[in-house]
Amino acid sequence: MKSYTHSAYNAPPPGCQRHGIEGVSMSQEDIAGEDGFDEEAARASLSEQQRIRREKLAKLQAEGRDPFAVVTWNQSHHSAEIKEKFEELENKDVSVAGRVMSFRDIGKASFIDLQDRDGRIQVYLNADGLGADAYAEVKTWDMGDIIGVEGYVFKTRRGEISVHAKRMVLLTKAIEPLPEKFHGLKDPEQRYRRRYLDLVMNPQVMDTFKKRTRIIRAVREYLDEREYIEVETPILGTIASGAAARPFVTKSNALNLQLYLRIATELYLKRCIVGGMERVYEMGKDFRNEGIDIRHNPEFTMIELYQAYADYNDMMELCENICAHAAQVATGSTTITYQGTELRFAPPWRRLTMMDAVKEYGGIDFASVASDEDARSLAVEKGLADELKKKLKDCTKGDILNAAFEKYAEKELIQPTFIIDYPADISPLTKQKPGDPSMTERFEAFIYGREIANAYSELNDPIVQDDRFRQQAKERELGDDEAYMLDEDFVSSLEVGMPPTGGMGIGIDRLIMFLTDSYSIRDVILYPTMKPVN
RNA sequence: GGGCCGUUAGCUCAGCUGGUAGAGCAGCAGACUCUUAAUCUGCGGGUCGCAGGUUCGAUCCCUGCACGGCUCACCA
Repeated sequence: MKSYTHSAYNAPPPGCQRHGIEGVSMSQEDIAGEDGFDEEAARASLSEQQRIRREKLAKLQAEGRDPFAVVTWNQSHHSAEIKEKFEELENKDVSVAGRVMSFRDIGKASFIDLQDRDGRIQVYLNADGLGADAYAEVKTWDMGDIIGVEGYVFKTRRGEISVHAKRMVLLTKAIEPLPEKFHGLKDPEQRYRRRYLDLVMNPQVMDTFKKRTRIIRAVREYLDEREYIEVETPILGTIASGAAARPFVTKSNALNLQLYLRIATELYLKRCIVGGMERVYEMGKDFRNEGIDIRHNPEFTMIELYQAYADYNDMMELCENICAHAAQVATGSTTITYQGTELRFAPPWRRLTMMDAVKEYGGIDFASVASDEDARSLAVEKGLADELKKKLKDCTKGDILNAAFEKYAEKELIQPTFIIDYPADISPLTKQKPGDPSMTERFEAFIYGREIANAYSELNDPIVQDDRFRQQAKERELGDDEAYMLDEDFVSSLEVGMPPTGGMGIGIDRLIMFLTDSYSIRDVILYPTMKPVN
């Protein structure tokens, strides 16, 4: 036998040699040295509790009762259902399964808290119900083990709905002890790295991820009912465009080609509109090679949708309706509480222009700023220079308006609010406003000071689009490595003709954060990006 | 990337001007046939994140590193 661990998992029949070459004898040392395993060392590295559980398992296996050999269990009911339908089920037999979360021995009777998908159900067991041998056997099981229980439903003297066990089967042995039953698993690092333990120990976490699924389904249903077609577009491509962000770089061996992970789905979805799909959406992961914090994970879920013959006003309506619908589905109300603040999702949301927002929250009236020159003087006067991504001399009025918005207004937008009419300089894929080519038909939705959606009347003039891309190329040269990459094929598609179109992106993780009252984006992503331990 | 903080038993956490560690839960042994953070008695369990340094002596002081949390910058 090779190692303690292996022997405990899978004891070979006596006399069966699993390793070593026929006719060649190998000493224990050779075998241990060969693959770096040493039985004594392996045993010594285990905690007392790990060792005891492995020994219990080995004993079962030696007796031919390997719990890992069990294949199925008929689960007639879940915990929540038994509690909900108690009147109907009282004294009826049920069959449940789940993880042992708590053991309470009271002399010759015991209580087990069994946890399944929906919660916990108490199991009452004694020698009268199970037989003396079986009862003694169950007492050797451990917290964390997964078991099946058959018995009848009853209510204890204290009023706890329980299953009175007639038959119990060990379905899976946990050879690792669970975290502490009352405090649970608290260490954030362990919670994210070992999410399975987080899910087992913290019911709130299970609830959040169930809600996540419901929210995503609600958004899809909302769009499917309105005849949107759901599509899938490439994640790998030679151009990462459609947003201002730094991409992840990877490489195709077959093509001997540098590829990027997508940062947005925009340009492919608009090609679908060119192709005549009329209403299209994609919900999926985008990847942005940027900072990681409480609101940003390098891979995150975004929905982008495009609707032909519509504009950004239609997108505003759609945005508030989708969010309100999702809130209703997730929480039962369109008014939610996020980190102690009441947020009202019911439409209509407040709408104000970026310029009005800067006037209201920053006291600066950009309507009276005539030129880029004047704007730059204003930026110096108001100390906005630090907010700018480029050197001041390269900044336009639009850049400075946006900087002022981000500095003064953004954090004030607590209730859901649409900020409309963005500067053309920072919106290269957006149609200009009729009568004011410096501004575009674009909005961003803000909730709790955070951007949650971004939408426009899509630019469909191929010649203007080409110019805008070339302007972005210049921005790149000026040091903005987040400027949009030129996608010539996309421009070609516009030459074929894209109908007037409204488009929108909604940050799904952020929406879910609000609707589950989660402080960090890592609390709504099952496996957030983490550095490896070593 | 910068700043601040953290890393001690399986888990949650204490640990005093530096003298190689404690509690609760969990585990083991025992008592108890309606408990539910059950209770009661007893007993085990530690590479104090890693590597150096100072010191007679380091969980504690210093330096470096790793991982994490918060925060600022960037971003959605």
